[in-house]
Amino acid sequence: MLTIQSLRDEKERIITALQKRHFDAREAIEAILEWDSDRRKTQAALDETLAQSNALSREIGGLMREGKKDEAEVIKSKTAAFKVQSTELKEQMQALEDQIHNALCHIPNAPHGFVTAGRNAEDNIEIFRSGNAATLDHHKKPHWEIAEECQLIDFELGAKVTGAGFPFYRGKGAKLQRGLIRYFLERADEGGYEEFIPPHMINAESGFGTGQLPDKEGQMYHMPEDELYMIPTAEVPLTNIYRDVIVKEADLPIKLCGYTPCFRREAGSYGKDVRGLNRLHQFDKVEVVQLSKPEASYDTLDSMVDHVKGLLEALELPYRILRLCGGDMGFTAAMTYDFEVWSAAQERWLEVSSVSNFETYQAHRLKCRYKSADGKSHWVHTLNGSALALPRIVAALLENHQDETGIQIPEALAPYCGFERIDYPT
RNA sequence: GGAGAGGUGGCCGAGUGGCUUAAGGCGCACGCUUGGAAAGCGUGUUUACCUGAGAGGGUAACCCGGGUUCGAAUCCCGGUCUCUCCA
Repeated sequence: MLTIQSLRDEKERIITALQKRHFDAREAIEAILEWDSDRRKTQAALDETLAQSNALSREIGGLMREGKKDEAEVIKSKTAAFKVQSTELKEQMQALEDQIHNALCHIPNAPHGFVTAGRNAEDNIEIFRSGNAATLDHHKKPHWEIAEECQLIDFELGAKVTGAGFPFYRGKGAKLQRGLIRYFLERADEGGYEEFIPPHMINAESGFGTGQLPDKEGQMYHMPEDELYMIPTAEVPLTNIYRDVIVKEADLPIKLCGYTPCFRREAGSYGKDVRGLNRLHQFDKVEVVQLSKPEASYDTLDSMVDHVKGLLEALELPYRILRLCGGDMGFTAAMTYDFEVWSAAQERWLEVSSVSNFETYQAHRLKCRYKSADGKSHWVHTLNGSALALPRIVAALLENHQDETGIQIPEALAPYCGFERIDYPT
């Protein structure tokens, strides 16, 4: 979330930036600043009351030690008024702090200066398109047909055992899945990202830290018995490693990666877009996360974009990169690049990666700082990106690399799968 | 699931309800000492907020949350985590 300090210092800039999201923050921010000024006055009064009350207590302590019980009793009688006063002030403080905190939680991150003011996905800016345009003539099977014919993925079996959106992968389909995960992890390893296998469930504190709670509560599977949530992305456990941590400046940038299944309720998604692998409740993803110094974080973002680019190049998939407009960006991001692969059979773009810089927005919620040489602490910048999300990559591989007799696995990937082709049944 | 023990600063570790934000040690930083190093000596070494031009001053925090008390690291209740034993 945004800090009070930043609202005090650059109120107008933040209001203007938030307008790119079509989020009118003026009223909320002015209210917050008002409450904050009350809060400071209240704290000054409270501190003063407690100081006086502490002084009396010390005096009583001294008298008791000297055995002057009667004098102590006299002073004791004076403390009651301070106690009443401090209790009241504490309640006021708490109320103001809660009010401020709640209001701050509902203000999204201020977009970076380069982000444009569009309203939705149509206003995103294409900043790159790969050269390898896919051409498919009469062999144009969508991936769900291929997956069924070749017995790679069984959607119906998943629907029986669990529900729609929880497919089984089998045979070469499962091996392709495993190969991709390993391939992505090896590339991340080469890129200097330390691999983690994190828990697949998280507590509410972690959900708050990365910004899934309270705003996107409905998107996560929740187990109220244990107050745990299924992770919607490895971003949550990986980034929360650094919750309540002060890192050493020399340790930055910190680079983490991890493969996890991701669980999303996808409430309200129906129809054509959810066919096959296009939208699932459980899917696999390799995620990369970085903690960076503020001055370096946009270079870091570029390097993460390059990393994802390298993966898509190696998989020989036609893709484009979009810089999201204000209206299409996630709540917590300051800048986001989406990667989309072209599905020749479906004739549409499929989002396979989202790479974002959150600047200090998550760091504030996480309380993650670093200490510089002069001993001062500063908020880190957090970033993350999918590298990559599997289902749509699988869809694009099956659809774009199909020919008369089957699917050709890209050269870079084949060693990880253990086969070079998936042949159609004869 | 049951029984017990425990959670104190970067780390180890002491702590009798008041003189304890916290002894002592280690580590770290700076200085002195030295030809140089080690040892030794000295000084410093948490975080957040409020206040102040600054020096500084104030408040809070000893796993978390409540409570008792003029006053809680210390006493009481609840939670949580770790360890040991049992199932």
